[in-house]
Amino acid sequence: MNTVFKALNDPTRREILQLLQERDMTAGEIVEQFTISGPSISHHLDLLKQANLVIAEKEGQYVYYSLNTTVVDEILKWFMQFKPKKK
Amino acid sequence: MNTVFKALNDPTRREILQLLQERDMTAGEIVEQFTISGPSISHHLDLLKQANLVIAEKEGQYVYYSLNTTVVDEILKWFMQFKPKKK
DNA sequence: TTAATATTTAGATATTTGTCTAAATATATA
DNA sequence: TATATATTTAGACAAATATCTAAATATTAA
Repeated sequence: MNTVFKALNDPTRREILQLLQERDMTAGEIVEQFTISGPSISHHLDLLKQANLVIAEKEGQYVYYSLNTTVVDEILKWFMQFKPKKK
Repeated sequence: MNTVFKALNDPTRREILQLLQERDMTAGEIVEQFTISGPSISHHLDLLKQANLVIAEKEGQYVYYSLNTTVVDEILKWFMQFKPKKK
């Protein structure tokens, strides 16, 4: 959970997740969506990868990033503990 | 969402939320559950308050903290956007 | 093989964050 | 009123973080 919350605690990284929710993208395509440098985005992608929120797959000289939706369920489960008990 | 994720990005603060899920507690009672100093806990409580995750109510010389569960729904909704679309 | 393109790694730097102690504030009690 | 208790505020400091530029690595194309 620690790496997940760390990864989510940045607006750029949350935007990246939202982009990938639409479609898979290469690192370069993601960089184009922002004004910050390539290396910075690369670092953000690394943190998202560490948190298992995204998956990276190399295809030739490109690296395709996609959302790893299975982790979302874990997060949802974590938050459900705070939903007030029924009745 | 920014303040929420900031607040959640710390193990102590997440533990505080879990404690408050059990029952409301005074600042002092919360401090007792940890080895870190009172002022540090007070700071954590402030961040949780800023994120609307907890509510503080003064009663005499004590301050009672309780979970604000309404925000949980907002967070859950935010995460639902990443659930893969049906079909 | 050489040059171009895509991406990551390394290292530097300014900002943010978590923690502490000391002091301030507020309330209750003797 | 003076003292004790509960909590927060202020200020300092070390560690973590987001960003940058320059360099390294990998792949494709000429």
